[in-house]
Amino acid sequence: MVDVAREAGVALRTVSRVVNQDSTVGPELVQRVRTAIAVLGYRPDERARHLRLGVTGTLGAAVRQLSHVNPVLRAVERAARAADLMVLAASTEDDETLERHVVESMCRRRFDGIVLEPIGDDHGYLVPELEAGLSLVAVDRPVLGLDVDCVLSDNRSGIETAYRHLVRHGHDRIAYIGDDERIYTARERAMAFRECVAAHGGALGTMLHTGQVESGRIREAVRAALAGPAPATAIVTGNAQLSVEVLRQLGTDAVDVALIGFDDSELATLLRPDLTVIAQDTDAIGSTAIEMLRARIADPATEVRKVTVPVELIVRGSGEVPPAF
Amino acid sequence: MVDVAREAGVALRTVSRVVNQDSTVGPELVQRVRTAIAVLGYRPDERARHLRLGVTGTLGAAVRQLSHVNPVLRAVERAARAADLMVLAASTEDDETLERHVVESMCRRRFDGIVLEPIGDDHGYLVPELEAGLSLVAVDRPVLGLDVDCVLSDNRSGIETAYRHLVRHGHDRIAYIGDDERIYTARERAMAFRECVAAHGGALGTMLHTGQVESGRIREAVRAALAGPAPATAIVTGNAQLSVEVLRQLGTDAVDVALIGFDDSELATLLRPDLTVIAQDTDAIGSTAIEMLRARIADPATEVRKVTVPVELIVRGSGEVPPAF
DNA sequence: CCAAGCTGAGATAACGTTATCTCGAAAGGT
DNA sequence: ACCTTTCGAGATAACGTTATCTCAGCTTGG
Repeated sequence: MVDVAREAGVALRTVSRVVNQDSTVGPELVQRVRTAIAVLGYRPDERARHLRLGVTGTLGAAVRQLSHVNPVLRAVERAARAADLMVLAASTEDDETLERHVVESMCRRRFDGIVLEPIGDDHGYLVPELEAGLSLVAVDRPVLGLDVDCVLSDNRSGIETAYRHLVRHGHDRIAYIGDDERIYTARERAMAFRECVAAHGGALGTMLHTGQVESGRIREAVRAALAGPAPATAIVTGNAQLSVEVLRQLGTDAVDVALIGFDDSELATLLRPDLTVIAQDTDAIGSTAIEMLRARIADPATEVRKVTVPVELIVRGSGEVPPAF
Repeated sequence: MVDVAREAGVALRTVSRVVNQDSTVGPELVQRVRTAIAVLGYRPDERARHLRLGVTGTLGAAVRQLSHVNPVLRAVERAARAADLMVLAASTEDDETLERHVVESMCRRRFDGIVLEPIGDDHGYLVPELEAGLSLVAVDRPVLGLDVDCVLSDNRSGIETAYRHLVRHGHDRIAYIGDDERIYTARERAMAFRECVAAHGGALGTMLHTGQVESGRIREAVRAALAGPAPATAIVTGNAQLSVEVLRQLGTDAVDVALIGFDDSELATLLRPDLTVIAQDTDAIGSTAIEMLRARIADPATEVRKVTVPVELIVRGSGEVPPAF
């Protein structure tokens, strides 16, 4: 910049004015500075700019896996772009250590705010950051033990809706195959399922299977649910990946068992019959997250909000299969 | 930092030394500084650090869609992490204007290097950045018209392999359904297919369909390929999304037509028969990209390299269906 | 004709780091 | 006892911006 000023024969400050389109610079000087910039190939340095300004115009997104389907992240990017904020994202790989590493990096880079899909139960490392003024919003899962803005799906009512839907279609023995209950959403959904069974006066028996998503385990779970004298006539799956795995295990039996999957996905309409799902409102989650983050950045004293976004049952056929006796 | 120095009763430089674990600080002072840091809640500011240091230890990744399956991006993150570099990613949404916006933002932020999935044919905006010392590596597609490092899959031999495989299984009338040929990879694959047909002395006729991925178009393409007096007995699809769409359109006929898809995907083994695919070596692409980027950052004068990574035929059943006459 | 206001542009001081240089004191060798 | 080395720690000057203050040169109104 100092070179540009010398080349154009103006003061440093004037170059800055031209770069920032300040109107108080005469047209002749603007031209001189412009050509000097072109001649010298000057590129402004945002690091210095952000340092001086205090803000970076950047939001961080720390998500499980960048390279996985994540409609919430897409909505977050869109909403941020509409607000003229840049989103820079990194993966946490569902690893607590890596999450901490990523979030702390973003803090040290003084991102204006962070959208986080939190992992695990211990987020103590966030306390000093929050005290130092970090604006943070958790999506999909809450930050346990800390009073932090968050946007969640209504997992429980999703499960209840699915359960009621199956009951209404005549099912009585409904199984649930879910993810590891150490994960918040998996825990919520499994608990909701237990309550549904209890409310209908049923016994769980072999009707609930949770744990890591792994082919062998899913195979056993499906087999257990469908075996015995009182086999399940319907299955609810805990997330999109599990729907796929369960379908894989069901094979050609898929048409005889009613199935409702948690999470909509592209392949829901690939199968016969098409998959009935509990769909999350990912656009609402993403845009709400950005809206809340912006509010907190604008005024760090804003009251903490915990928003629950409704889910929707999408009827496509697999959930309307009648019970086979 | 200056407050920490005052609190601890030491010089500014000494705080810096403690933060950077410089060994030339006495244990007593280290302790004093540590407690001062804790008391004041001091958080180091990477913006200033990077400004002073010159480098940022950060790579940018500008990809089509963060929130889509992208195994190359995952490999890029892994490889960068192994080299102690942080990757921050943003979506270009397959939009040239947005790509430019994203890349220029990363340049102004002085990222040490950028991994780019380039869009379109005009990357003139990159010229001044490259002259100013930007380290860039293109993945999946080349930067047309510019001499820039890139890592590509061997699209042509992938198509050739698929074609030969089908011929070897007795197929004679093989159709290709591909993506919009304005996209580099789609163009390469379609051209390779045309050459395969020519080399086998066949006529294209209704055997090649390219264009945007859209259900109606795919339906027409599938119908056209399978209609007439000499219908196709085998189909090659141009990418994973097209494999899904084509399968959706084939419906229950899927078992009668041989099918080889470009790109492996999770659902390849969900179907009956499992999908035979041309798989890209995404791990190799990602780690090679990082390796090349690191080499260029270390020495900007490194000769430009264009690497082509082999693809692999994975036989699963759908590509071995014999022709139906 | 002069004080007051406006306008365009320069000088200077931050923003929060780290590299370089300097210096005093302690330690070691002849 | 004196010179040299080593070591710990401070002062100062960058890195590349922008905000604030200043000032010269015009208008403009009474």
